[in-house]
Amino acid sequence: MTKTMSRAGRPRSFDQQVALGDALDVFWRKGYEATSLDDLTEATQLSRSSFYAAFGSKRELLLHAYRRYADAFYADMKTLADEHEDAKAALRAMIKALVDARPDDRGCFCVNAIVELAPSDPELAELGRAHIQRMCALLEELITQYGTRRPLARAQAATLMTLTMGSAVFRRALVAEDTLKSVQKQALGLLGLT
Amino acid sequence: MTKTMSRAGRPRSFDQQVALGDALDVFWRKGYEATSLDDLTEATQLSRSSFYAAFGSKRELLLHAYRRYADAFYADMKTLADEHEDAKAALRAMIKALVDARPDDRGCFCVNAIVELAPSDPELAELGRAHIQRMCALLEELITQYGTRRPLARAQAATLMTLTMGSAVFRRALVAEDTLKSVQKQALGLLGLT
DNA sequence: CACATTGTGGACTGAATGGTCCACAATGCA
DNA sequence: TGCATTGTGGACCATTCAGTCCACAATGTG
Repeated sequence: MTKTMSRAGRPRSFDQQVALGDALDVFWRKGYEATSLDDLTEATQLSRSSFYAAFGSKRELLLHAYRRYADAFYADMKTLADEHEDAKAALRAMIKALVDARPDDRGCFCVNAIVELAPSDPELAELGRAHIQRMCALLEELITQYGTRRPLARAQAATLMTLTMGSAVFRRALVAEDTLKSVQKQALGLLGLT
Repeated sequence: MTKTMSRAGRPRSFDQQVALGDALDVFWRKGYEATSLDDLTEATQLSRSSFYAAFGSKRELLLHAYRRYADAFYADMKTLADEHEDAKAALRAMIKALVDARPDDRGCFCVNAIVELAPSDPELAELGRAHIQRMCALLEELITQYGTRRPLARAQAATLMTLTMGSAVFRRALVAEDTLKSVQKQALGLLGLT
């Protein structure tokens, strides 16, 4: 159909992945609605035309950003799981990573996006559920690896995920860091990891 | 300073509390930024002038709504606590109420507001922390009433609160209801309430 | 060098935003 | 009844919004 020969044209003056990262950062801090196109073009250093050529629209960009964040998050956890031989050690490391995080008010990008947009954007809601489910599955698998039976492991994984998202809300409100630490300890106790 | 005599004037044609409730409902469903003044005047049936006379501004209205919701929430939990002689029974009822809720995508108004606005509105963030703290204190007190020692009770209360807020995120994304049920069971187990 | 092709700056647009203002309505009191 | 006072409808305002458009820039190819 399309001509395949003779492509040329002016080269891009920016790295799309870098720009996506910059945009993600703005959405993460300010939320979707509160982020204006001027915010985005300033953060990415793109002109409006380049911006729309690269990302289509504000909403599409958010979906790109969501996928990018969620995939990176999952990949990090999977790496953490693979690095440890012992499933218990892996879970300890993951709980530490999940609940620790940076003590700023950014929280978790997924949580922020879901809370702000899920009811009005079914596509994003679906991405959210998919991410939650795959995280739960990863946790569940790990938990079974040291003898916990399937239905209990599933419940524990869901609980761990719930704690993670709740902690993200706590962090968004800058609740005292000690509180998060004690929740973390309780999470370890719940799984029988002393 | 001000004249105290002779007040009269046209009477209000609406109930401020009802209007506040209607506005709260819109904020709850759509979030703050996505709610326009037209949305609010339509939901409350107020003209713009009455709206501003009654509530000052969109942001002030949100703060009113937040206080109203948080106070009602706390009052409900306290009632639930007082109704039961047995602290364990009270906690069981509270966990049921906290995690059950309606199976729609509204989530928890406090969680929604904190996640969307806390970083950009320190006053609301403070309201959020205060609400969390008083809820935790209530839970902690109940937990100590059947013999759990103070530092542990505090950690358990914080964990319960974290689970509650995480569940609200789950609900916002319409995660399967069974998942919430199993999290609820885990919460009971955590407190040793079989 | 000429041309096709792709990228870019920034002016521009119509719609929607939160908020103001004022003429008029409805009350109590003298 | 007339006046002071408070409430209300809705026109109006400046600003900001997401998105479009086009003249021009920068490349590869012939």
